[in-house]
Formats: sequence, C-alpha cells, structure tokens
Amino acid sequence: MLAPEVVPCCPPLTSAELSEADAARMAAMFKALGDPVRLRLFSKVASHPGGEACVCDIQDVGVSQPTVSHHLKKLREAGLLASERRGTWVYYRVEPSVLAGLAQLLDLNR
Amino acid sequence: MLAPEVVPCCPPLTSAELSEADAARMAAMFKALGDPVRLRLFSKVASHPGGEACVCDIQDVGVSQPTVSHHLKKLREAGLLASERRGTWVYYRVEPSVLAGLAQLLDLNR
DNA sequence: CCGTGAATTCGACATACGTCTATGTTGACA
DNA sequence: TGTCAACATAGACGTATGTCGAATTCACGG
Repeated sequence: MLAPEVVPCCPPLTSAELSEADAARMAAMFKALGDPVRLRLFSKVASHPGGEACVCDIQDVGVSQPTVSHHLKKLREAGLLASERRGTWVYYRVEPSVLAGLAQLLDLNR
Repeated sequence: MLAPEVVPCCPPLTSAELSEADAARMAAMFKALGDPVRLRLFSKVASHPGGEACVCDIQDVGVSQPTVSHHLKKLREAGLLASERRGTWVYYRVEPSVLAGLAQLLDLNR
C-alpha cells in the first residue's frame, strides 16, 4: 500500500532519450504550464491552504473570468488539475501523481 | 566557489504563489519544453554521452533539418541549451542551472 | 417559480506557432 | 580559389492559441 500507482512515466531526461510517445505525453504537460496565466493559476491552486481552491479564490490574474475558466480547463485536460463541484463553487486541486512524474523526469535527485 | 550563481528563481510551487514576473520567466521555459519535437531534442542532448551533442547526432526526429535548427534556437533562447561551434560542427549542451531551477520549482524533495 | 451569483460554453478575432522549401553562411580541405 | 558538408536564416502558409463579450448552465434562497 505504500506505493500507489505513480505512473512513473519516464526515466530522468539526463539518463535516456525519450521515446516519441513519452515525449508527446510529457510535452502536453509542459505545454499546459507554458502560459504565464496558466502557470500562475496552477501556482495559486498548488500553494493554497488546504490543497484546493475554488475559482473565486484564484481568478484575479488579470484576464476575464471566462478566460480563467478556459485555462483551468486546459490544465484539467492536461491532467495537472482535478476539479469537483461542491454547491455553488467548483474546487480545483493539484493531481498529485503528476508533479511526481515531472519531478522524476527532471532528475531531481541530482 | 562551490555555489555558482544558481539563479534560484522561485520557491516550490506548492509553498508560495508565483509573482507575475516569475511566472512569465518560468512559463517561457515550460513553453520551450512543450513541443514534442523540442522535448525529444532536449532529451537527446541531455542524455548524450559527454553531456553534449552536435546537431548531426540528434537531428533524426522526423522533421526537416531547418526545422530542427529552428527548435534548437528556441531552446537556446529559452535558456535551456547552450551552443558552441567547433570546426564544422555545432555542439549543444544543457544549461545546468536551469534544470536545477525547474526541479526546485516542482518541489522535488517531496 | 423566479432571481441571483458562480462557473462554463460559444463565437469571433488577432496573433503566435510549427513546418516546409529555398537561400545563406561558415569552416575544412584539395 | 573552388567545392562540399554542416547549420542557420528567410519567407510563406495553414493551424493552433489566447482573449474577449454574450449567452448558457447550475445551484441556492426567497
């Protein structure tokens, strides 16, 4: 039980060359983080107390509210965020296994 | 001498929200990695024996040679790769401080 | 029920992006 | 000097992307 399905994806970038398929999968995640507004939204969710935030908590990023919604959808589709509706509000949280996969790819251990 | 200017950039995403300026800087790096061809090129350079590769070593990624050159330029402009001409060949290597910055941002230690 | 506030979806638009072919540039070597 | 090979640059073209305002869905409360 200690090791959930972590979707290990790929060895570190410095140890072996990515396959075409793995490159496509990982590039989609990097691409989702590759917009300043989306990265700020992701950062706001990731750093929010309790590990989750409703849209109303994070929508002050300098673009219209529909644009915020559009970007959150992109982050969801990339597998980086998960969302859940509770009453009037929709809460977003970081998909935990994904950060682990990115970290592994970037060869964190040195 | 042990600690060169590492450009620490940002605390982990999970610990504090990114400023607008930091988000723009880091998003530019993620964006550069957000194309499958570029990610494969980066991966080929990063995993190449000796830590560097000439274009001729890595240009087999399914697109034309000018397109490879275009993508390598993007990776250079994003600060992810450095290049150096030696004789007929141009060698690319990973900019070391950058991977460290990305890893730090992704909160590798947990 | 109806109204109100939260969030998503829709349609439109300008701009950015990835790709190609054609052309340049640079260095090595007869 | 001339030629060849390795890379880079330029220009063109179709598609994807980020943004907005307007309309829509969804849940709650009177």
